[in-house]
Amino acid sequence: MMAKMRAGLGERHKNILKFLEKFQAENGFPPSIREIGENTNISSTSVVNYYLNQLEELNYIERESNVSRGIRLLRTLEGNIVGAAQMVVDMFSVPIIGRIVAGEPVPVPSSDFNYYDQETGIDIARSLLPPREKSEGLFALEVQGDSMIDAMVNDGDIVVMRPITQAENGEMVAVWLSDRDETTLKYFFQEDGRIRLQPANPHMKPIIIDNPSQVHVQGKVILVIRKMEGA
Amino acid sequence: MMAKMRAGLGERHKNILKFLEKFQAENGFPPSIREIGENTNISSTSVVNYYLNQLEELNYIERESNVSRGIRLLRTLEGNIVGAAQMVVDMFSVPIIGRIVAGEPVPVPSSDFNYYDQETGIDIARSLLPPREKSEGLFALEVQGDSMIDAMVNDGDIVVMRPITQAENGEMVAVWLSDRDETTLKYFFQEDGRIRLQPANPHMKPIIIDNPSQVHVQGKVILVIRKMEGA
DNA sequence: ATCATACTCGAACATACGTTCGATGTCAAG
DNA sequence: CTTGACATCGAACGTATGTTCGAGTATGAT
Repeated sequence: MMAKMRAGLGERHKNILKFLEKFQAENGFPPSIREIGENTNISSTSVVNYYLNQLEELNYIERESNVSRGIRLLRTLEGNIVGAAQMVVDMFSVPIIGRIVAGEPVPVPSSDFNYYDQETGIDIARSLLPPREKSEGLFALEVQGDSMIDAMVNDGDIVVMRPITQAENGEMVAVWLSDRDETTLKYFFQEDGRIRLQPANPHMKPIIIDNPSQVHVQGKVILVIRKMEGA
Repeated sequence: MMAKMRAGLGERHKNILKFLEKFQAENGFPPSIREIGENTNISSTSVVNYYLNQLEELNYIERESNVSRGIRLLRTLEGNIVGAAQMVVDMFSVPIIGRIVAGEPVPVPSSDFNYYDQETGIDIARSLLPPREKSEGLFALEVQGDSMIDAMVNDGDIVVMRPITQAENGEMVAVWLSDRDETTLKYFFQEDGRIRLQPANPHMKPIIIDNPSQVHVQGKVILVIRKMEGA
């Protein structure tokens, strides 16, 4: 029979934990005690209960008394931490609708909602957004070329933005400068009739534009993500 | 029978959907019918059931018959699509264990794993990582100061890294240069006995170091995330 | 041998929870 | 005024599910 390894997790602990993960992932809700038993070769509900209590003691799960399927996963077997307020709604997908290049205007999502093209999207944890930010309406662009380096944005970076046409001071925005035929990412400041576009790189000088009508705000940058492709 | 094409969602549909989201996020499992009722001012369980069935018809949720809390969220109110199977495992939390500053060595996670300190973490969708990358063992640092601008990394940025001591060519790594007492983020290249550290900014010159023993690789950069705090 | 501890079982119990149904109220269409 | 689809309610019902308990089997320490 099995040794009594009081230290660490026994085979049954692991099996249960693994099943909890799997079931939750497949169904979106936790399994019942009996379902756990059936899938881990434990015949008695009380034994499952027994191990569940231990797992709670060991901080792998949390349980809600007298609540069906009231099990909350805290960590996976490998120790990955499942955010306290977790899953489902805390992640969403933002469509990558195009590229952002210095020489072209920023593509903006067409007015009516197209759910199309699920392939090209990027998953974001909501916790990455500022608290107030709605996830609705966001879109993402892939940066092409190194013309945005003064915005600390590199070729291949992904910028997540919200379409707006009116910026507030201090926001980083994508603007189209009609006199230069140029798209750029800058911090936006409006000061006594003029517009100051401040590069993210503090060593660079701002652009001052006297005629506000030449500045077309395309969107507000919410997030910049750079994936490193390990060689 | 045909499903009735309602123009949209009524107030109660929305309330229920919103509560489903909230409850699931807070508890890790779906609410019971009665709990839904209590929180959306619906006194009868049958009415809740009534709306739940409609929401299923409209493909907002899925239900499991005769299963307590057997509700699966398919889309949120905003239409965000919740991955059918996934969650839990498709998102994980990386602990932010410190700052990265030019003048100090990079803090590396202590040998034994400390799980605690749930407060300071950052949630990452696994899809953001390179396919092979394990999520285990990763840690994150917050960049302090603008000394990393030549790595296209700014004050406040968050870098997600994997602790390594041996880099491969082309990887972006955090290195401690013992001769300069300086931490820096660079692309790593080893070429005939020398080490070339290439800034991300293509306009900047590389650093060539003849004595490899002065280069202490601390970790490999996996991801850089910049949250824009909208003014 | 004796005892304590860890583990296992099955059964009984109480209730949390999904389901069903009859009754009532609205309101626009016929 | 009916009629019928929609919305709402409360109550009753059956069962899915968590909880408890008494008892049995190991294994190691005393």
